[in-house]
Amino acid sequence: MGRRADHSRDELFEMALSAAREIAEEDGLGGLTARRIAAKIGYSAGTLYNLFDDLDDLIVHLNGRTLDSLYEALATAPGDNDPEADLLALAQGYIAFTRANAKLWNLLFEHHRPGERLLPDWHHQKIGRLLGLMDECLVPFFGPGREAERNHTARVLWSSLHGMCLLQTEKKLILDEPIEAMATSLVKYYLAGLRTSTAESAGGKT
Amino acid sequence: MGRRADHSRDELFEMALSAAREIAEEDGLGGLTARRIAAKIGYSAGTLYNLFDDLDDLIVHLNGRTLDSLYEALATAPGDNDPEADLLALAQGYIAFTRANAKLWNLLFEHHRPGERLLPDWHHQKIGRLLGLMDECLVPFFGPGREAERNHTARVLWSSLHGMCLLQTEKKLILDEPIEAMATSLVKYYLAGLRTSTAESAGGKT
DNA sequence: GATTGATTTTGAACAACGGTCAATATATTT
DNA sequence: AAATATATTGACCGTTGTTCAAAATCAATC
Repeated sequence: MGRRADHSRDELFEMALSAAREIAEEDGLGGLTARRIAAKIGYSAGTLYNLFDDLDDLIVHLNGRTLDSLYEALATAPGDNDPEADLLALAQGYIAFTRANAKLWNLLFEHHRPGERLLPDWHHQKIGRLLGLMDECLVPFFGPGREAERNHTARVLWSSLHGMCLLQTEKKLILDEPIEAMATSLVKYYLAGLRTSTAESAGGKT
Repeated sequence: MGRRADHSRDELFEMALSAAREIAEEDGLGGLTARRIAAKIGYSAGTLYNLFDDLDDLIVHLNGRTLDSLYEALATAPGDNDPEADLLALAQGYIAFTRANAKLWNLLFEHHRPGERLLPDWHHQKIGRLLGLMDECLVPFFGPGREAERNHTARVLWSSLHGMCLLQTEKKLILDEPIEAMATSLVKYYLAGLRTSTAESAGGKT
């Protein structure tokens, strides 16, 4: 067979990612084979290899799309300048996304590039952008000049929330309690502890 | 070739797990192939299949050993009946283990059984035993009759700690801060928030 | 010691995998 | 119309997990 004019290169790129997404939503990482993706878009496996470096590259791109979806789902939330309320809403939104897109979200962490290869920069930026959402919520909590503490708090909360969602979807730890309640508890009491500490160091013995 | 008398069935079982552990420590999940494990113990691949159901089963057993190691590493810690100090020590011990055994610990979560198969009961029990260590630290914090709150707190802390370690070893989120500090912050302020809330509901307006 | 029966062990075989590439068929330019 | 560039493929390679009949050995019996 030779050249076709059915689809442009960009169209093929999107078609492949779309097919891969549908397969991943059904069967997870295990179902994502080159031949199956290719068959789903009506091309042969070889065609995928002049769109992507290899199958890992395709999956990294698919994961990028998932991160974009997650960002869109969370960035549209209102935010009323109350750190605790905003963080709670963000956490619930994050949990809701991982529930609604369990297989795709799992793929973000189930997939590992062989041989210690690092992820591309744009991938880390997409994650950083998500972390930034949490950071923004904390702006009113920490005044100016306390950016380091704010970033630290965002990272702690983000990592913790991440752990809850992972243990949930991977079913590695039996949690007989909905993670929504756990996340609420985390945000509420961790912030309360921070407030106490801040108040003490400000109003107490300096 | 036929039957040999070199090793008993139990010896072979241990040899296979030991070989698999060494391979996993070097090359992670990707290096764990049936033929490679078999070659390392001087047998053919087929022999592994009358020791284990399949390769997934072998890895689940290997993961069980890793959970045992982790438990031994954490259970030997002293514990001086001060919840915050004990929890901090436990968290640091956990982090130290994941650092020292990064590849093996990763295998616990990198590996997924195909087709929604659940993990065996004994596996969940090994995890529950670890969670129990955290629970025990909290006994003095919550008095009797507050077991539900205690379990809840242990789960929140465990999940959160888990998330930090995962993001660290998987390098999915660039953390420009050692997770030891993040874990310390988590334990310290989350507990402080709990204390405040408890004190308020006890001493304040009922 | 010889014979029988139960167990291990193996190498060959299978289907499916990721990935490569020369051959080919079409699009595009000259 | 001829020449050139590009996209697509099917055959192919090595490797994977897994199965299984054949063969070799151990254990028990006569």
